[in-house]
Amino acid sequence: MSESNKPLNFIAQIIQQELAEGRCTQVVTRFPPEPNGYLHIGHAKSICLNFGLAESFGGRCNLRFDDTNPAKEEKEYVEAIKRDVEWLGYTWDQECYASDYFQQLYDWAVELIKKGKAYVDSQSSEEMASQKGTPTQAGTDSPHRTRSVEENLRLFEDMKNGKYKEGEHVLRAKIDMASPNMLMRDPVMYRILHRAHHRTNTDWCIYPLYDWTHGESDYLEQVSHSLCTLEFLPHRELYDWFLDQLVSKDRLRPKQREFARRNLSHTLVSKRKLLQLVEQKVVDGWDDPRMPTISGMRRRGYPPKAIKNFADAIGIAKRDNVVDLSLLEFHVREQLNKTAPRVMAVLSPLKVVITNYQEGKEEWLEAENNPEDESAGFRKVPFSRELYIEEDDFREEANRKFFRLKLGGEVRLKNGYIIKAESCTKDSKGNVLEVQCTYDPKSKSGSGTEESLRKVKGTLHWVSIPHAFEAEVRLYDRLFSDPTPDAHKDRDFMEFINPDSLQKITAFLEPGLKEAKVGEQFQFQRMGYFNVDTDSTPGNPIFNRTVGLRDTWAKLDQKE
RNA sequence: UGGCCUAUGGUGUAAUUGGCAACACUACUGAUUUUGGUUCAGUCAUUCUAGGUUCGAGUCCUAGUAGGCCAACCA
Repeated sequence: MSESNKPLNFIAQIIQQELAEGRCTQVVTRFPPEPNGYLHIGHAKSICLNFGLAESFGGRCNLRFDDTNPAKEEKEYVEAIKRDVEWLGYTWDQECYASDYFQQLYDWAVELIKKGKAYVDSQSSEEMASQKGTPTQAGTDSPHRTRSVEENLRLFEDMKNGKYKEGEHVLRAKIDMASPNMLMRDPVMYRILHRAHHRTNTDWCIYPLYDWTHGESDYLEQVSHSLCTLEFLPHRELYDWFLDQLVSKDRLRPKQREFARRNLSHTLVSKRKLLQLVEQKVVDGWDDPRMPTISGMRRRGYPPKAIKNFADAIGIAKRDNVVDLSLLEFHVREQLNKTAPRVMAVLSPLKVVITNYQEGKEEWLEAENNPEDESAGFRKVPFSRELYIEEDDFREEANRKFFRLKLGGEVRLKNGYIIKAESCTKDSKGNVLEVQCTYDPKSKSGSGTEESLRKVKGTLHWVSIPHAFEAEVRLYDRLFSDPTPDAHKDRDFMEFINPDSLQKITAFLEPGLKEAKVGEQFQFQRMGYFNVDTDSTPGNPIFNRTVGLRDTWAKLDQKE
């Protein structure tokens, strides 16, 4: 691969070293989502990391659903997650479910009880919390901590057999109520939950908790490197303690490694807050193109390769970070620039009449589909006496920096002729309604004449009015105006919602676009990249702005 | 206040493990351009602070400072 000489991130370095030292012979990773919601850009990073690492070391990566909480999980999410991972272009080795290990986990728990390493506690969660102590103060032992093995076994079995109500008992690991690590103060391993599970239905009424599931699942799947975000770092001690109780020396012992979660500017990723946006109809649903969900980015038109390259570019480390959205947008443009056919679309029309162009005449001009890709070929676009150009592309008068059309000035119509603005008509408020131009018949693009080779500073896109095709275009912008909308202590993230994050307009497009199919992507020249939204119907495409083009003029203009 | 983690341009990561601080994005110049796009060339750093070790420190030592994480029968 061309990336072989790229410096390794710290996790890849660890893997390389452990491979060399023989701790493991093959790299096995896993992507372990809980099926309780939709995947977002943060998950995408984790997917790229886990699958990417396995790929580059010739190993494999499992997709594992961490489904130990039936109160929150649904099959619908399992399907959505699989769709998103596939869309990113990854193929998992095994499709696993923590729920497949419930029996094994139960058996191991019984063993722990027999070894005196776990006990049934019968206090309320409030009582247990009050005994937990604080980070600076040791906890106190539960009165049930000294129950006999026999009593614990009987109670645990009765828990499993549904003899108790929720909250009556829990199974706890017997570790150390004075540990400086709060997680080691006799953590709960099982709770009673009389709930149907999306896969095991009512087979179980006790469910294992995260800590008593994750490492064990890793062990059962013989995962060599269990990667997670930094907030799980304190869990590592417990992860190892549980494994200590059950690993056999001849099998691979998984290791947990932590990396810092990536924060993307101008967005947030908290499930609760995203849900709020959906419920309060700030957005159109979980796959709204403004959402940071994978399904939202897909609908927005972000290519999977762009997301992968982005994930790769931001790297991996252990410090707090906020990655600028513009880096993601750069990778989106980088992909689309190579692949998206160029077309002409006028988003905000201004009528131009070419007074010396014969009335009723039409010409079909040759237009290049993609200057970045010769194999993309050419197409024909209709030209006539009456055209639309972009409102912003005309000013009655302007300084030298304005390369576009102004009275007495010349400009080239892309793929067409050089025109000169002679006059304009305005309404009573002074708004320009129409621009009258003359054209140079000899300046036709590609004709090879001296006039056609003449340089004019500006080139405008345009659409022939009689041929134009009207379509709905949705102009999306960032959802939040603040780089870190949910990092303000005294201000709610809802205050930072960008009121202009969506603008629906009717645009005028070259006629060929009428046949555009859902998912197809285009560059509207000088405007941005657009894709056909899933709301479209045949013959009535709706276009989403995926991302604008870099616009140095907009910046220049703003400074004035 | 206990334990743990972290600190390198505006942003995100590198630095052959003690040897000229590099890459990408952003921003700004300029060139090219029938997209103010693309492409090309260039500009932007007292490596958190203060001491110390060393011929030599982003890297090692000491003391600070700042930020983050940890007390769910969530994951």
